[in-house]
Amino acid sequence: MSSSSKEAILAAARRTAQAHGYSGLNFRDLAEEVGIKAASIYYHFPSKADLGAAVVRRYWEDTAAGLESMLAETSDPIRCLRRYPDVFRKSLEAGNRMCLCSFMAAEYDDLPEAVKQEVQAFADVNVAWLSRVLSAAVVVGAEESEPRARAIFAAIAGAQLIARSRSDISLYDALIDSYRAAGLLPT
Amino acid sequence: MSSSSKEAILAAARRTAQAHGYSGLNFRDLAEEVGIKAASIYYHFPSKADLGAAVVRRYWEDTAAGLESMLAETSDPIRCLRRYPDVFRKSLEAGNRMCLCSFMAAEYDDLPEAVKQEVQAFADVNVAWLSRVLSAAVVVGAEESEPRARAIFAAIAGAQLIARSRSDISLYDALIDSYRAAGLLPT
DNA sequence: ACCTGAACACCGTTCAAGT
DNA sequence: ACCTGAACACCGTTCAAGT
Repeated sequence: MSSSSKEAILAAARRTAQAHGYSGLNFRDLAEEVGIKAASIYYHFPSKADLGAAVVRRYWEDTAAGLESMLAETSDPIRCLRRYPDVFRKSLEAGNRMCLCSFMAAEYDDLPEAVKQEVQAFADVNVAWLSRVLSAAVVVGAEESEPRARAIFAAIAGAQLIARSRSDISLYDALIDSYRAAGLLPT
Repeated sequence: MSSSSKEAILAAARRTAQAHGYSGLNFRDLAEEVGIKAASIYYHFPSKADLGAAVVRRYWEDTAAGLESMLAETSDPIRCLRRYPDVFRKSLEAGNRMCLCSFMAAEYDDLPEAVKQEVQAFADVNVAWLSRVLSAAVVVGAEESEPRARAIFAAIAGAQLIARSRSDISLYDALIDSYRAAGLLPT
């Protein structure tokens, strides 16, 4: 089995970054949560940039796996599109947290290069999945599925951001409903 | 005329916060940009929270004034709705910056109460203006204009966030086009 | 009225050194 | 292999002192 300290650090860092961003990640608090000293984290991750990149990589890997299993459960693409907003809703449910990569999109100027690349990978995973499902559902024409996928991804990220700023999950639900009513998402 | 240092501090703080957020604001760098010492800022603003609240208040006041003058220039509400995304585009044009309040929406957990309130006021200003213009344009039914206003605001904030994370204004334009194609915004 | 030097307490980060 | 003490650089804030 893998190092439990390393896994514990990754999990704690992810939770913290979803609430306070990359800049809000600090080794003292992180270490205390895990039960070691701040300097010990550097044994597992050579720098904050490495930790950040590892956290985001794990994050999009988990997201990709979750999306794949959703598709495996329900082969109906329209059903998958209806359930997609739940992925972002879960972060709000977990202590009004955000998508890690939305927070880091805001922090982009201050992100190490390795972290930036993982943040882009997260977006790519989501857009590729949405694009595939949109094609299968024949919601839009073939060459419109990727632009539409990007629009859905961006709009949902925005809905989560705004709902977070009011600590109001019902606002998130209302925004998703409005997207459906407007025709951005299938009803 | 008003204190030029105070105004210079407000302007510099706004630019910095649009690129690095509230947590990225620091009095030493800010002072250097203005040409005074960090301690001098405290003469004008009793604390960082006060500075932050003043910056955001000024920001939404300027935004509100800009939106009003747009409406005064063009009484055509559809034309106003077409031009609204330009407001957010301008931040990206200015060094890939973000809407101050989108960044602070992400930072919400770490914001002083006074700053939180100003961030909400910014959203309120935008939603109220959009709602008014949507009503005038008869784009949606009367009781749908506020939910739709919120949806447009959230979706555009999301488009800006995603475009920033790629430093790609053309992606922002493409997202707005997709929103129009999907029916979220009038074409 | 407006600004500054110097200091304080604190925190993120690093690294040589421990076992 | 895994962890830590101690140090460094930095930051928000204060305050007595300057003009």
